[in-house]
Amino acid sequence: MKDRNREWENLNEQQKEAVLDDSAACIVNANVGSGKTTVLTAKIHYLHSKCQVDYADMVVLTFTNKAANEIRERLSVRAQEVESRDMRYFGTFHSVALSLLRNLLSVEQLGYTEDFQVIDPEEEVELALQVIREQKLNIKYKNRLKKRLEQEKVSRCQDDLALLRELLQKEKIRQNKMSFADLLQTAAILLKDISLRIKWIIIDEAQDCDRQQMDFVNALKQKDTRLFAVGDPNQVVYSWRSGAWNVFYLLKEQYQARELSLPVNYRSSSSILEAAKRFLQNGSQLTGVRETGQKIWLREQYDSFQDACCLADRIRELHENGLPYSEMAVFYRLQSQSAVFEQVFERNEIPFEVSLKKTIQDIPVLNWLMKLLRFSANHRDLTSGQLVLSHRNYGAGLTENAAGKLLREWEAADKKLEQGGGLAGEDGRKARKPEQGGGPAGEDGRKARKPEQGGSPAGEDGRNGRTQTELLQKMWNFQGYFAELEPQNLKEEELWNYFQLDRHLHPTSSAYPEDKKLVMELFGLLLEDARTKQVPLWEALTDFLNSASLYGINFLKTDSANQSDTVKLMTLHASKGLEFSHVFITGVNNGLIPLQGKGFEEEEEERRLFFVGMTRAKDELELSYYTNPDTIRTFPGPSRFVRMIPPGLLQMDGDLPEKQQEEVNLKELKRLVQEERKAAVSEAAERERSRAADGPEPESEKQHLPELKKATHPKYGTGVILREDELMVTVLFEGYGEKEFLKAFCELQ
DNA sequence: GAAGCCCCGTTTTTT
DNA sequence: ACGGGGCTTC
Repeated sequence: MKDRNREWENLNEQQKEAVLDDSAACIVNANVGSGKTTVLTAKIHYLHSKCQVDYADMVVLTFTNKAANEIRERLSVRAQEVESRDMRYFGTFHSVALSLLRNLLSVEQLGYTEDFQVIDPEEEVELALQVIREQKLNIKYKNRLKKRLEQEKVSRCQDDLALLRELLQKEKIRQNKMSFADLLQTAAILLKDISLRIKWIIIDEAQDCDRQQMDFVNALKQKDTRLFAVGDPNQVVYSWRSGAWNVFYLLKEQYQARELSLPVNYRSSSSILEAAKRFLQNGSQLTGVRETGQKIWLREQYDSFQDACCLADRIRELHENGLPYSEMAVFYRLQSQSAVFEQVFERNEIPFEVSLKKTIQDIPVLNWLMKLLRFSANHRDLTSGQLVLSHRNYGAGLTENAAGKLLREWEAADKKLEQGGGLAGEDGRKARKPEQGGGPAGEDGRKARKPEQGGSPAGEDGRNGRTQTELLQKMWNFQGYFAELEPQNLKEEELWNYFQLDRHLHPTSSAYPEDKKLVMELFGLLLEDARTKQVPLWEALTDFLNSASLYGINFLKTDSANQSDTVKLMTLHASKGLEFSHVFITGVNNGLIPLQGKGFEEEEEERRLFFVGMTRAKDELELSYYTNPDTIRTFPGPSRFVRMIPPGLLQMDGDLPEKQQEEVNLKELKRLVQEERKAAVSEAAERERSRAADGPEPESEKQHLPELKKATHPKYGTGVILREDELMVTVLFEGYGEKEFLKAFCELQ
């Protein structure tokens, strides 16, 4: 047992130092592939088994659920005695905040009740739009409302944005809802009042922390709490989400943190690592331990279609040589670039998986259904209720205003009823419980009441009137109806029938079979959730809705489950944190990689992004660029990033897909060379003229022009030097065009 | 209300 | 480079 618990002794020196570090605050600069998660889990394990720190006295914060799960899993493997309830404060910033708010903090102080709902950003925008409509606020640029609300600074533009912020905050409290930001903020506020005896705070991917997250950490931290953060400033690729700021610097300043680093990369071959190093920012120390490996393949392609065809062949070839599909990945800059690869791979029968953020919100029927459930779970959630009733496909044919009015009437009637005591519950048809439910039927007046229908003006709407109020009534009575039902006896069909979904999902429409399937699947997940947790459906629903916001719902599970050995297609951003034996980065053209940007800072982020992409590769990396790009704002030819890679590390004489293609390219190359020559001649003439006019020209230009220096390259033959500085030489070769060389690397004469 | 001008976003995405 | 939206001007 003891021996198994001393695993940290197998780490390298720097890793060990980080694990054993006992400073009040420590920040570890963990380079790419240097065993960041290993150190993190080893540290947690060390603290527990060697320093007798309970897991419950540690807060371990990650950005994604995936990362949190990985840490938890690795710990369970290391130490069998760990139970998940010990790790109650292991999770994303938001999930830890949520569990604190649910279990320890008194949210009542801020006007919430303890069963508050978590809403995702889209729902928050919907809520904001509703407030704007109802309060008749003057808000400009509604299409960018989300971004405008996020921004902390006061807008220059003259509208009611500040007022909206205020009213939105009040409305969220009224409806008992917290946005993601509210989770962190309210937790930070309420933490000030209590004394949580947290001994260690451990942060993963600290470079991605934003203001709110740092405030939350600050609120968690007490005088004797130790802070251990791990991150890599060279992997900042999401700075556009928060204001770009240096967390490392901030942590050092604020807590006088000790700074350590993990410089050894265990992942990539040294060719790949050497090339990637050119994209490091501040001369970070990064060393490899692996063999040289293959050179980086650089391929010229006519366009993305040619590229996809070529990759399909290449992937098949690699697979035939024994490399599993799952060890290969194709990266691109934009989501829209995936389409060509999907089509071509499909046709070539190459199994693949595209990583895309498909959520239930993208499926209209489920989006509607979730709102229906939200309102059923929380009658104060007028926004959801309104959208359910006024939905143009599945709704009850009400306008937004009419729905809002109706809901407010029900709410008012409800309040009256609450004061006057329950006189409802006797309406068997609408609020009865199923036979096998057993419990004392319908008498839970407080929950299953029904306001009197007579006074409702919406009822005048004849034919639709009944449907409207029936759907509303179903949502309203849901809690009472299902309150004490054990989920074991429940079937998806009962939920379907309860809400009379046949009526709302239009059995005659072509989408109906698919819609019904999806709805049943979602009900299935909800019931399964309730069954595993062994709680009544009612209780399970609130949890289910919150975790749907915070963790998403795995709907595409079935798609990926039937094939596990697949090539992964994803954006460079999505590749962060992953590794593959063989990586293809496509569309390495100016305008795409780096993406057409404005400022210098944005280009630095693009450089880090490319760095992240390259360093995903363990053994082989292949880059491709287009001569006739089909993406907008993309320039033909290799990206300037390609030129930052030492030519000695590149394998360029790629096999062009077809001979014909080769001829086209040669022709084009010749034309380009000729044009360049013409331009050079006319430029020379221009300078000659201006020199004659302005007198003697500066020294540098004089050297440059009269006679072009020549250079000889073992492969390209003899050419003329066009440009030269202390680092690079640009030479024009007959038949090859312009080539740039790093002086230190090339064998030029 | 049409015409012209200015500003901004366009891309990446987790919770 | 282009389009949407807001604002000013006539």
